[in-house]
Amino acid sequence: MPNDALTIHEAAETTGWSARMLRYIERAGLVEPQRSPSGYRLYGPAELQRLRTLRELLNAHGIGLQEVGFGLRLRRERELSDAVEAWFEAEPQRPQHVPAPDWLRFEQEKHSKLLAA
Amino acid sequence: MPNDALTIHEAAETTGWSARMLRYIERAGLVEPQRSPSGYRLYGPAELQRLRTLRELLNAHGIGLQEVGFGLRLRRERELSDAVEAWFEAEPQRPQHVPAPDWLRFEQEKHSKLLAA
DNA sequence: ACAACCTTGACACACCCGTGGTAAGGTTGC
DNA sequence: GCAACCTTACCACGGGTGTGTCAAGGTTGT
Repeated sequence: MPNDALTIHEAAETTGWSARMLRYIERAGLVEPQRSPSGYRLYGPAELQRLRTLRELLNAHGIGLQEVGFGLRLRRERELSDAVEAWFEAEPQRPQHVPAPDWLRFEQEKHSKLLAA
Repeated sequence: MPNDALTIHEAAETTGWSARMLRYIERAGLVEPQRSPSGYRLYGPAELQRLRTLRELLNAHGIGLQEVGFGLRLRRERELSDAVEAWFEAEPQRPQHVPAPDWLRFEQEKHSKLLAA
């Protein structure tokens, strides 16, 4: 068993995630640890750091794993990012006053509720 | 009442969305029609085209309104897109074989279920 | 003034997300 | 060989998403 790699429960303890969530995060393609010959997950220093910064990323901007997963798709599927970009590019660009960005709260309030718990 | 602008039910009929969904899409900040002096939504040609291409965007890539809404946040909140980008940039870049992108199906299958209905 | 629109707000419902748990079975260390 | 890990695969459950519908009230055209 390699020395500088932690098992899932050890990694869970030092990162603050639960073992359950580490498997979920892996399934979402966000942090994929290597495996031992028998299939055990092995979290190295790089993965541990990534898990900690992931937690900060979510908290700092009120987003969820799903959003980061979508960011991953955007960066790996050129066709998708082009299509999304093209749709926004065609935005009516109405130079309206835009008094207060109300839709911002709409996108964020769901996660702020989660954080409150 | 302006001539080249449709009311919400007319817009719904020509775009295939329901009136309910047009309000929902507006709340998400994706297509925001102008308003008549009395508060009625007025959908011009630009908004109608945007609604149609939005439908295509969702169907073509198996994404939802939430994902497009996140794309909107990414393009409007520089701090957010920088943070997400930075997180991905630190990716372990393990030049592993990567046989088949299995996580791709994970992100898409939820929406493909929706499409099947 | 009345019918036929529009508005916001609320209730409802199925399904997905984030999370925990548990069961059945393979690995590892002593 | 047994305790203590690990694996995948399920069930559960509160809250969010995407959608419909309904109520109460304002606008508009005739």
